Amino acid sequence: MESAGKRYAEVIVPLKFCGGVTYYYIPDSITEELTEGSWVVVTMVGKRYLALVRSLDCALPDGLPSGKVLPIEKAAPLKPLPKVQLELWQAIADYYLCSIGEVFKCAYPAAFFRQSEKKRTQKRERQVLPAEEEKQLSSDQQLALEQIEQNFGSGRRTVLLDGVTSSGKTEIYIKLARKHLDQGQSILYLVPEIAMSRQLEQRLRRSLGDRLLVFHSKQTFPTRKRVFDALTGEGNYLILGTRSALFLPICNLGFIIVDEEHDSSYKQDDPAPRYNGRDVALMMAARLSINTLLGSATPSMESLYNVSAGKYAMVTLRKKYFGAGDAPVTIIDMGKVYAMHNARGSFSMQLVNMIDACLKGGRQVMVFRSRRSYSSFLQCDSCGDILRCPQCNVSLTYHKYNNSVSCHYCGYHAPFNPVCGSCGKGALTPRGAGTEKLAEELRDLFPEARTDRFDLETAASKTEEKRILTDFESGKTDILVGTQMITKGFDFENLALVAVINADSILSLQDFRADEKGLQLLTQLRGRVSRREGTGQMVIQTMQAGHPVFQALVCGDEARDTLRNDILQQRKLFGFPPFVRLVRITVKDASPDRLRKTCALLESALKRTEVAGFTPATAPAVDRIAGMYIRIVWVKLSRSGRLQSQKAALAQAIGSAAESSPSTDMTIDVDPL
DNA sequence: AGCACGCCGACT
DNA sequence: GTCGGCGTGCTC
Repeated sequence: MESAGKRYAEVIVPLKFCGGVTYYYIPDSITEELTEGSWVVVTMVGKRYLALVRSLDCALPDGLPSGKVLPIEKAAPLKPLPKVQLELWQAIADYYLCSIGEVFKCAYPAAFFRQSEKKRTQKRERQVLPAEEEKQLSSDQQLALEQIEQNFGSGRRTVLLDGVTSSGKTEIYIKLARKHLDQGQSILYLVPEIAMSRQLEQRLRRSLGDRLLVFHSKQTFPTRKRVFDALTGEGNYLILGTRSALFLPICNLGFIIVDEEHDSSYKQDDPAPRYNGRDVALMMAARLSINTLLGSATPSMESLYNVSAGKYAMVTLRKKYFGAGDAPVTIIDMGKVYAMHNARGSFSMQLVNMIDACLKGGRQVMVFRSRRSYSSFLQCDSCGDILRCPQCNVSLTYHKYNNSVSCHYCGYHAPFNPVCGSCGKGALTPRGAGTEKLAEELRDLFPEARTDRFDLETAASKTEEKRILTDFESGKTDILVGTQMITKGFDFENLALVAVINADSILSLQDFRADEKGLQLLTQLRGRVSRREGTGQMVIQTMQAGHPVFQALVCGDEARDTLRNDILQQRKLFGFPPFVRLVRITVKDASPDRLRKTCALLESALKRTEVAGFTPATAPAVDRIAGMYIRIVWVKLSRSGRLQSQKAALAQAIGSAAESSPSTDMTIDVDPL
């Protein structure tokens, strides 16, 4: 009887059901309180969810009888989400081929709003750390700042700041941010991983005091909620955060900084939305017609392409702030070294001597290896069999410190049994030195030096992680061996030498981006050395001494620019990003038979769509993880075509294949890294 | 995504 | 004869 007069609301819930979009009717009692973007409490199968009103007074979709529609329980006492956020979420869902419900869940996980158990004891007054005099910019920095502002002033909305490590990009960011703050606007300052750069936080705190808000996914939910609350009040802030900060309800955003724009941590791998924080920042900026500054010492090919295509302006900062040049790089040809028996274990004598000289001079050394553990595989000395993970198609690694074997993919681990399980005769021998082995070798080579190790294993606990870093910072440790974790954002003044062991493994990735990533990694590593003293150096041990990536490091800016161009030309020639758009479809199933069938189904569905091309389902390098068999289908979308219609067609094809094989797991990754 | 319902194998 | 495995179906 009353259904004729009912008003319905389209509501976004953090569920996969119906793509997260459902319908409720609006009880008369709260009809005044609701607008688009209002937070509401709704019930779904007896469970209550905090949800968002996307639109009011909408018609119910076909197939949803009004009798099934429940009421919105109540309006939640939160300020409505800015309209631009809802639009951005939809744009993310469209671009990354996921549902808006998934975006919502990612932006505001259920725990975000859960009331914390204990009331916080009296809000601690933050000590405001007197506002520090801002540093005087060097003439190079001043020039870069002027160029950036000139570009923004002339309507160029995105500027790529290509500035070498420790050239002082941060001061430029602060100057620009300060200007917007003074105009009453907020600034979003994105970094790939905040946990790594407490130094940056301290610096910004000194200069901005309580106008700085920090937001990242390693904070507790109550802490994040306080940032959320601050933003719904009056006032404007600089928000320093990781990609998830893009979803905050910032109402007067005036400028976005994306630092280390090339960094792969901007990309969310799993779960959906598999978005790139840098690219979403640009989507956001476009929507708000505000400027974005992308900063990096090693810009991504995508950004360099956008510069050459005239979409971005580029400003370069080639001089280091303290005047030091880039640390010189020495390439050691390990082929020759081994031929001349001129090595001690994993280290060439040349490197041993260099390390020795450093230590004698009271300086510190960092040794990089892209693989943790003691040995990357165990091989039988009788039958040659390699010990494999029972659940994955990978070899097991050996860890000497606890005499165990483990799988780095599924987490399987077991005590080490040195007898070969295959022939029962031979002994399993550790092969392929990882960080643990390197640390052991270094302790033997330099018994009087203190050697420590920094990787996922040793830094498992937060306290251990901190201890290792403080010890190295304070000089308690002389040599630090580590994985990728040592490449980021640390500033060790006494570090004089960075050595890369088995650099080949960095470039042998099965990835068309291997050279780009390798150059980035090595450049970042080089930036760790002696930022002030100007006496540091880098050593690369490799079997491919002539490789263009290593040569580019040795030969300086011009060689590096040539390499960048060469990489771009190759990408163009072979049809890789940034010249085409890639979509990766990952298909997983516990049954290889069912997997094959689903892949065939997917391929025939793709054949019927208008995408530029796709590869047949192929096995990735590791084609079985945790008992699940894996296949990959690569789809190429042409840049010229109407991207959105190509994607819609693609989504439909994938959706139909997924629907007819519900027990197969299928994930879509747009612009994978 | 959850959660309930429901139909076949290993235990008391 | 019961407990529990997870396949299938439903939620506005």
